Amino acid sequence: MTGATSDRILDAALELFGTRGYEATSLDTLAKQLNIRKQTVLYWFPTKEAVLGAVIERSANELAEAFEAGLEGAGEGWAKVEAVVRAVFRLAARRPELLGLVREVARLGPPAATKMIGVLDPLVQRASSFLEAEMDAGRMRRHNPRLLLLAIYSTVIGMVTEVEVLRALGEEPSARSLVRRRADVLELLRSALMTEEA
Amino acid sequence: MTGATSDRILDAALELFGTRGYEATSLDTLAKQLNIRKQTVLYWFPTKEAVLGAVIERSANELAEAFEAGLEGAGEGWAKVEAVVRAVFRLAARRPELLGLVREVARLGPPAATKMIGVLDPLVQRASSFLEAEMDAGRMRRHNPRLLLLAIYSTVIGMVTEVEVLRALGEEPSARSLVRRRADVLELLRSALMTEEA
DNA sequence: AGGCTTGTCTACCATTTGGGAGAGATTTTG
DNA sequence: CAAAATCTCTCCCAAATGGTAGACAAGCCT
Repeated sequence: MTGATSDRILDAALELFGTRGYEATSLDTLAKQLNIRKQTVLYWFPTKEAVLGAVIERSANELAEAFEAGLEGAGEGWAKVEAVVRAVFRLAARRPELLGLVREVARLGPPAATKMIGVLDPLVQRASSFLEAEMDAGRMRRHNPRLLLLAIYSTVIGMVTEVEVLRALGEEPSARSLVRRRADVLELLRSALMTEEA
Repeated sequence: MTGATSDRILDAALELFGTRGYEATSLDTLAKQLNIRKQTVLYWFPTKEAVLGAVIERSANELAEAFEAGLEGAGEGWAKVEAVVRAVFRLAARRPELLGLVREVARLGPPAATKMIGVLDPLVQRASSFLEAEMDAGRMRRHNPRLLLLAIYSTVIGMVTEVEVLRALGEEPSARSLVRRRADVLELLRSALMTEEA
């Protein structure tokens, strides 16, 4: 049964890095959470940075899979956008730490961010050219596709991870409210993106 | 000439907290940046947390002023939205650390976030009821005003602070590109918010 | 002048940090 | 079975962390 421990380490690290942050999480804290010693962590991963790297790689792949799965049977045009957004919200409900990690890694910058971007870049490219094609076909309003993507990214990540801002807006971060937020985001996106043709 | 040193401390702290992050900035780093000793920092502020608190208070007020200034001569309806977005982008160009701090504080959560929200809450309320009034008057599409605000917040903060994501999208974070981003955000917001009546 | 206040400093301190060295137990392999 | 590999541990460490205590100089007040 190889890898059981290192997997548990990555699970815990994902959660801690994604919620408290990377610098704010010490190897001792991480180890204590698993009832093992710090040196066991350092046996499986040579440095703390290596732990982060492994967490990023696993998470980025899981994210990519979730996206692909969301696109699986999805139709065309708006249905595709909706499918992706739904996939992300589903992920946010089941594994909120994953989205938290994305937020954290974007903040940390290189080399961590570079690694995650490397895995997710193909998806970004696909999304970008999808949007462009839709615009060319006149099915979506014309916008700068890259910045549109950033807007969608920021909004969705915000809806899912900005706990404090949400609270300030009087939105309790519960599962039920997440569903409502999803509906609102879709509605908002729809009116931002789609031309009139239902 | 009272306060000169403590002001310099807050300036440096704002920049460091807003870019590297709070935990990643030690009192020694902060002091070294100013060519003073750590103890001088601790003379002006009893703890590191107190430095953060003071930075937040000053920054939140500055933010609030910038908003107010943006609203000064602004007209009604869409012109008002545009004025606020322009004000934020102007701020992002002149004092990028300020927006960085907002992002960081939202991540840190209470008590830091609570403090910043406390100062900015009146503005949020005003914005929220403004949007609601516009919707009631049929000048804007009906959306959940709170989540609409969060979407705008996330998007603008993202456009301004998500350096790595921007880079991944092939957008170099320069002054010129910031102007272009502003134009794109406005265009995007306009089509998301406004009903057809231009 | 002489005492108080203000501001910056040096000298420490306890704790925590990420990590090194290697012992000891268990499992795998020849 | 013995040797080697695998895994987790204890013991240690140098550097960095936030913070305390108090020396020392400069200015202010009477």
